Amino acid sequence: MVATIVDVAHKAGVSIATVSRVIHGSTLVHPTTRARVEQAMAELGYTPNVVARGLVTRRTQAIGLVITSLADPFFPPIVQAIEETALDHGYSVFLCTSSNDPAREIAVVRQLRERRVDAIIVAASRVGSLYHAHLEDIKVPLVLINNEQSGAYTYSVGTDDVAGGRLATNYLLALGHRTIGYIHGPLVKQSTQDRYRGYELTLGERGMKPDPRLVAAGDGQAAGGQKAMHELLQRQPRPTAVFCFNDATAIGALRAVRAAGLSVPGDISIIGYDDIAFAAYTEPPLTTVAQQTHELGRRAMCLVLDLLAGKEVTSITLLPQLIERDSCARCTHGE
Amino acid sequence: MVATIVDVAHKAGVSIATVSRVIHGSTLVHPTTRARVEQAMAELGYTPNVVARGLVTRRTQAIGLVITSLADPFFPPIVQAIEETALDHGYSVFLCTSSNDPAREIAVVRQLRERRVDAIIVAASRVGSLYHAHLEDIKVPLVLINNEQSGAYTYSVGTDDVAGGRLATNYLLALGHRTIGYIHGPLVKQSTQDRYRGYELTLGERGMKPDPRLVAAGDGQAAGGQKAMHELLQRQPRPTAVFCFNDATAIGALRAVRAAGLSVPGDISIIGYDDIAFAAYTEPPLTTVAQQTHELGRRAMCLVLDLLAGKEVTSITLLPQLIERDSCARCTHGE
DNA sequence: ATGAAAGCGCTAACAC
DNA sequence: GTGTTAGCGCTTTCAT
Repeated sequence: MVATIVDVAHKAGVSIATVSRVIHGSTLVHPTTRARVEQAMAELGYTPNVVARGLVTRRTQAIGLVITSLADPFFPPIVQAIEETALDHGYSVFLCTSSNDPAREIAVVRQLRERRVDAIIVAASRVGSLYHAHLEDIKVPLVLINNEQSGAYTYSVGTDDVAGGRLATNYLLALGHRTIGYIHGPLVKQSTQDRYRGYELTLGERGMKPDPRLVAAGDGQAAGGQKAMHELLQRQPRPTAVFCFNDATAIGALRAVRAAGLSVPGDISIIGYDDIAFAAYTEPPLTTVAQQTHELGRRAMCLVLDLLAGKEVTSITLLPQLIERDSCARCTHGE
Repeated sequence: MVATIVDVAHKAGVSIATVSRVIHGSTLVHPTTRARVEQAMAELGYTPNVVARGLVTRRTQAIGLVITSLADPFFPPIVQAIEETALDHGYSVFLCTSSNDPAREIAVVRQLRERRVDAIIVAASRVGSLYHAHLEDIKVPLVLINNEQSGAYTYSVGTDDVAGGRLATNYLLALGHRTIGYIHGPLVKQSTQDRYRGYELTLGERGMKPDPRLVAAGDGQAAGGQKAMHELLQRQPRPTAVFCFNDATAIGALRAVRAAGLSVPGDISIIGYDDIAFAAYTEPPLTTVAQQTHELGRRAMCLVLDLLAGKEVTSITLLPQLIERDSCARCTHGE
């Protein structure tokens, strides 16, 4: 049997209230008594039961973190950052994956409600609103990552994807490219629309506009990127550079270009988005628009902490950054 | 304020015991009463408080999962599988990352103790024993993944790495290679020793033995693999094939070969280990020894479930499997 | 500086 | 079938 506060109190010859006080470092306890209690705790190998504590304080010191899937390389750094920050502040995190499966999403929400988590962070862009609706009555703070839903109890931290789209497009433009394609991610995602919007806006500033023949549909994964690039390669005009929704898409695109016997960046430049861990190891290493993933997670958790501390907080937007590697080169085709 | 069992009882005009019975689907409650209670729960938006429940049942229905880091692509699939299996059985998982930092490891153990998790799964190969020692007095089942520590309260599930080493070596041998190198992972890991052992044993069966000049030290990451391969390339004899501790190492090796102006698999064959998600997308796609990562996680969680159900269980060893892609070819150098 | 006592929301005997 | 009641381990007034 695990030792309880009563055991400690008994052994130290004090009341449980006193033990509780030393646990919390209260100053109004005699040094001698404190020492006695601490020794008793040590001898008993006592560890406070935070479950019991949570029952009375109505704070579980735990948060729920729901993501779509850890298989998407974009999430691990975020999860890691959240966990680190949480641990540093005495919070634990329940990890939940929804797999974009409605049944699981429901199960996850129920689970988190039952556990009375102090807050929830959702990094599964599809439906932050679902969580919001299901959690409204329980009034737990909800922080969304890369999914701007607004409303009471909802805050978010995300990347400025329009700026990201601009960054990529401007870079390609500066390299002399004028026939620039875009491969979309899942169209339901706000992020692919925003990145496209940045591309469109930047082109517009040069008096150009997206050519539908240069835009293809991907799925946010390598397979979709490969297929989309394959299509783009047979279109007229053929793009000299392609901006991909994300790195996975770019990796697929890289493969399609190779399959066509063409080279990157010799024949065609490719730029990705996210800067996942593997981006530095593709062939050629992928030039990409980096999201500050670790920071995204850290800030989300900090937001939660502030919210829980009753502070005023506002949603946060982080700026993406261009990472130059070797998949883009100056355009050599005459204009 | 969130509704409690008392509110429901009050609203339905029954005692809390009856409400508790319908929550648990007890049969000895009148259909009419049940309906009334269920309606009250629905109207109140009532959700049982599992924290309170855990206090009395002494089962939190939560487990702790500790891994070194999510940055290592080997872990995500395992974590995902554990989470899925846990959710399916009504368990929640606290994710903890240790980052191989002793201070954090201590913090993690303390946190898990305080939370009174029902069991702990450790997938951070370095020191399962640490957890064991720190958790001994609390008597919580400990399941290790890919780390064979034995002793009371300790069970494990892992991959037969000696078999994996054999698989890789036999494959290379069958391709006609006779000058086969090995790039180690962190030497403190049992897994790199085991994989090497499989390599050694298989060579031995052909009357051969590892040539120290063909063995280099890596660090389990791309950087180390690149450096190691770079060294190997200038050794005499130069290997015609190299077995790498893991895929990350192989990816680095791939890069070193390219940097030397050589080709894979034309000049040198490379085989990895793990079959991480990215292995299919390297250039060329990586031939590798796959670990059943998802299964590793699922089985670990099942072991926990069985343990908690009081069943007899034994440790589990899974067999690796060869995944042929394009980084290995028949040896063309005369013997 | 310390103790007594009232819960937190729930389960599980035990009565009826 | 349903209700009463005694805790689970802890925090937190309120006394002293």
